[in-house]
Amino acid sequence: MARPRTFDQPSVLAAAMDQFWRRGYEATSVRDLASAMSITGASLYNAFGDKRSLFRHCLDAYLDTYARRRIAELDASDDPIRGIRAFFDNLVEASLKDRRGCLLVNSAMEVAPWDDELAELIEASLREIEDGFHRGLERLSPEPRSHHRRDARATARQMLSAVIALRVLARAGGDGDRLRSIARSAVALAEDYQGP
Amino acid sequence: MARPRTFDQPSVLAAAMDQFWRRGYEATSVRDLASAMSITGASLYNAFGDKRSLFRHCLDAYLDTYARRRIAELDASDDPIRGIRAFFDNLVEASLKDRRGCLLVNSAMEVAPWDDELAELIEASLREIEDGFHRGLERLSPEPRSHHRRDARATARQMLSAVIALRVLARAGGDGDRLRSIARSAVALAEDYQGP
DNA sequence: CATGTTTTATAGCGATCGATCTAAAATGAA
DNA sequence: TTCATTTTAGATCGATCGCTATAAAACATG
Repeated sequence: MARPRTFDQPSVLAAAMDQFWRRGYEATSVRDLASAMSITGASLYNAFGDKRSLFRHCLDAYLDTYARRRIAELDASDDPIRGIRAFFDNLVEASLKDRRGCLLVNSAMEVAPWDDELAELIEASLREIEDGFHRGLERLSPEPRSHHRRDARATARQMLSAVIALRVLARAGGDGDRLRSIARSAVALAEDYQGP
Repeated sequence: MARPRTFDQPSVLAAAMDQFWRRGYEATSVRDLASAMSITGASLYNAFGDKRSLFRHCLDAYLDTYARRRIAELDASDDPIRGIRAFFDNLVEASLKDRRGCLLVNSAMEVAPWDDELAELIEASLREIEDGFHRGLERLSPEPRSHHRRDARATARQMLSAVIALRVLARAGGDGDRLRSIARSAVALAEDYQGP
């Protein structure tokens, strides 16, 4: 019917994601993107639309590849405490090895304030993370203990706070001590929630 | 001796700070800045140097005007718990009223990865906040209780995490419920540190 | 008032921005 | 093979980027 593409869509999308992830939206030019993707500007516009549309594709791919996969692993874990510990251990390890931070959090800062549609997607994704923690905590205490001060929603939000702070500090070059300390405290929140 | 300036340096600097604060470094053009400051581009370069230098002036002014002032209020508070509660109450109120977030946290995300000198300033400022919380916590327990699990440094870092997350979520448009919940948990950390 | 110095306003520098046009190259269907 | 369709490559669009050269305007000093 027509000439087929010579590039692999997922792999060039991964290259674009890496650029946005490292440099942010504004600081990444279409020429940077095309160069990193090893395609021409015309091919870029033909396959992905304009710059914002390409960014949207990248953010969607990021959420599927990274964020939702980690939440799914948390849900799949037999022991929620172990799952939460693995979540934060992996997060610290990844954050120290790779200083780009988290594309979702980066976008929450740079893109969300002036793009309502992406802001909704970002808010929903942050909510997915919070809810993932919440589900894990609920599995720890099937019976509500109303007399106690423990609050699954508030604890889940504290854990979301830890994730965000870890990602911000990692991108800003924070040292491993601080990152590990924050992660340890987040895990301790879940352990304390489970009970003494 | 020579022609004096027709503009007030602190007030035009505040106007520039507002631009960087709302839109970020890359998305703010020198023309945007000059327009917001109500001066010409030539005057801007003559008084503040290039764009990066102006940004540095803005960040310095921000730290003096906002960040350090809040830490000083914390130190000046007779009751550290009250001081910490006031700190977070003010932070939530300001974050809901003004969705720009925090110029320090914004810069930690956008600028620190590419500017080693500013990264050091940002890291030191985050450390000042953490240390401010740490001093408050230490005042709560002059005697070290080594047998207990309480850790002033780890708790201060949790509170710094809450500040960062509050600012990120506020900029991303998070709802007041979540922000207040995170602030309440941060204050509860200090109360729990003080003891039952 | 005349002089020296700095700030102002304007115009414009080369470079790069996001985006698009043209035309050649490459394919499947007829 | 011929044709219709799509993707390539390269050039280039007008707009804007950070920044600066130029010269008139505005002051303090002698």
